[in-house]
Amino acid sequence: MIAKEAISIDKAATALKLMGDKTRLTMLRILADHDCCVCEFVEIFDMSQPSVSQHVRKMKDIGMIKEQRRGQWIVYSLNEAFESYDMIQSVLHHLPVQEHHLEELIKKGKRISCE
Amino acid sequence: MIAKEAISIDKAATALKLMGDKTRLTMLRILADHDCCVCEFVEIFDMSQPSVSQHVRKMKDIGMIKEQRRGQWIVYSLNEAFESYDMIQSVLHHLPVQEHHLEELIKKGKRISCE
DNA sequence: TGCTTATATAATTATATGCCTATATACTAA
DNA sequence: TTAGTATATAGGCATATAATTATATAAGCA
Repeated sequence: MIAKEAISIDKAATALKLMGDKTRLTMLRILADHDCCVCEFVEIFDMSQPSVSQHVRKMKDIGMIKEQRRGQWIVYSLNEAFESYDMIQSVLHHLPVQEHHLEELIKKGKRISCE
Repeated sequence: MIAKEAISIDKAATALKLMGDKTRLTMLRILADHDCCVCEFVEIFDMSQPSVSQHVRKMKDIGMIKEQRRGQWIVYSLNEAFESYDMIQSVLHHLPVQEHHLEELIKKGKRISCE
């Protein structure tokens, strides 16, 4: 740790557990670069809307991501105020960018959020 | 990522899932500074020996930690050759040191491994 | 050899997880 | 208000997880 407070093992474990799922980890890696709404994740993961919603909810419940309603859509983004934010970022920086998912989304005309 | 290969989302998720357990995460934080054997973890976590063994086994199975027999004991340590080693290290550096567990162990005369 | 200690494995049980379908809620626009 | 789209929630089911107890394996030593 360089010039930062260590977070508790408990809080870190809670965050890491959520990150230990392939779908959520990919969502987080995408959110590191782009805000997204649920319907975009549904497209990307080819998964039912309730399944996506539940993944998103778990991350929102512990404060890992935050939501912002934009008209009909609810746009999700990483929560920089989350206590484990720095740890999450350092993990995400070890992972490959997921731009192909965004490009695919745009190609299909399904991209919603604008940043 | 600075001058390193990104690891796959899949492999990262597998590692993070194991790290998402409080007991294993604490073990890893300890192993970041000290090699340990199973019987030391049993002391530290006040948990049955088979439970400790199973946690250790899961981490060993994916290559996250490695073992080395030393007489009667099997000493475990972080595996620097593990593909997600750098990611793991950056996570562990966000966590508080666990020296108190080692000190407690020494105080009880239960410290085994010597480094 | 036989006893002790350390560790691993097997079987069981309770709980957690992740997916689905069905349904409810909330906003937009006609 | 009514229809359409986006999202959330509830309930069910199959699988995964983490703990336990009982037992097996392996090394050290008398």
